Amino acid sequence: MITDRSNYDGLTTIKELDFFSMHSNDNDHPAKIDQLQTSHICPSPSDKLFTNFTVGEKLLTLNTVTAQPLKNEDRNHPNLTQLLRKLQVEVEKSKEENKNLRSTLDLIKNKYEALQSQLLSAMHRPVASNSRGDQLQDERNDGGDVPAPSTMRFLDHDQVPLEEEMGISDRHPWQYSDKKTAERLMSSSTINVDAMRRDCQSIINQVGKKRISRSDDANYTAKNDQEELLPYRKARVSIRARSVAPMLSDGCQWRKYGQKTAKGNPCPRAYYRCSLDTGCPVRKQVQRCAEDKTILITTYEGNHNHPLPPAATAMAFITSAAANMLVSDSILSNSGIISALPNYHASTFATLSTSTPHPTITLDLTPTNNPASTLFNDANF
DNA sequence: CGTCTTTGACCCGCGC
DNA sequence: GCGCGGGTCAAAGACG
Repeated sequence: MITDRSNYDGLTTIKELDFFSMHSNDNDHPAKIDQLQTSHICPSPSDKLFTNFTVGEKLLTLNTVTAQPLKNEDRNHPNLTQLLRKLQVEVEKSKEENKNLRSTLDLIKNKYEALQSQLLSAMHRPVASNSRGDQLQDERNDGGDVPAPSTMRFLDHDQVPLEEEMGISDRHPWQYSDKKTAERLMSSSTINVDAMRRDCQSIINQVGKKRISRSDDANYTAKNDQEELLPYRKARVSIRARSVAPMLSDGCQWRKYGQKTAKGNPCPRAYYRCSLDTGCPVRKQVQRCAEDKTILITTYEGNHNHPLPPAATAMAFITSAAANMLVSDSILSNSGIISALPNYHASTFATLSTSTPHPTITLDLTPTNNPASTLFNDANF
C-alpha cells in the first residue's frame, strides 16, 4: 500500500487502498523476504507467499541463536562438554521444530493453492443447464450479435466444496468470539472470496427462482419471453464502500482517460479503462458520494476479455455475477431492493436501478452498524 | 522515452 | 432545433 500524505478533508489519505490484496504488506518488504529466505524454512521463492507468518519469524530467531559463536567465558567453562551437549540437544530440538513448522507451512500452502484453483475453475467452468433460466442465459450467450455478458460462470451450488472440506474457515472475522483472531482477520484486508461467491450465488438463485415460478404461471406468455430476449443492455455494477483512499485497488490496472464534475455532486467523477489488455472493454467510474465524502462509489461496466491476475479475480467475479443477473432477467422492469446479501460483511445490500440509461446494480458495503463499514485507513491495512 | 494524468474540446442522446 | 449533461477523445504536460 502506498501512502499519500496529501490530505483529503484533513485526513491523511492512502494513495491506493489494497482492498483485494491477497497478502499483507510485510511481504513487500524485500529485506524481510531476504531475511526469511536465508532461514531454512523458505527453500523456494514460491514460499515467499507465507513469509509473513509468525512461525517464520520464530524460526528465524531459532536459527539466529544457533549460529552465534561461543563466548570466551563459555570456552573456559568447566563443564564445556556438558554445555555443548546441551546446545546440541537444543539444536536437535530446533531442527525438529523447524521440520514440524515446515510441514505446517506446506499444508497452508497446499490449502491456498487448492482455494485458488477452486476459484479459477469456478470462473471458467460452465454451469449445467438445469433450469429454464439457465437455458435462456445460454441462448443469450449463443445469440449471434448479442455479446456474452460474461466469460465467468458459476458452479452449481452442490459442486462447490465447503470451506470445512478444504480446511478453510467459513466464518467472517466478526463472528469469532476470540477478539484477537477477529481483529487479525479484519485487518488482513483479504476478502473471503468464497463467501462473496456464495453471496452472489444467493442472488442468482433468488432471481432464478423468480424466473422459474414465472414460467409456471399461466399468464406467462411468449411475449414475456421476447421481452426477456431484448437486446443486451450495458449493465453496470456499482460498489459503495467507505474509504479515504482515492481508489479501491481491485487487482486490475486502470488507465484514467477522463474526469468530469457531474451535476448534483461537487466531487469529480474519474473515468478509467482497463489497461491490462489493449482491447479490454471494461471501464470504471470512481466518484465520492456527495452526502458522505468518506464513501467511495466505484462503478464497473463490461467484462474482461483477457486472463486476470489472481488478485483481480475477486472483484471481477462479483461484478460479472451482478452484471449477469442484470442482463439476464426482466426484473429490470422494476426497481428496488432485491436481496440482502446474507454473508459478506454481514449486511451488504444489492439494489437495482433502471432510472439511469444503464441498468445498475449497487452493492452497498456501507450500512450502519456494519463492522466492515468502518473507515479504511492506515490502521486497517 | 514510454506511460500515465490532466483538461478542454467534442460527440451524442435525451428532454423540452 | 436547442440546450444540457454524461461520456470520450486527444494533445500537452508530468513522472519515473
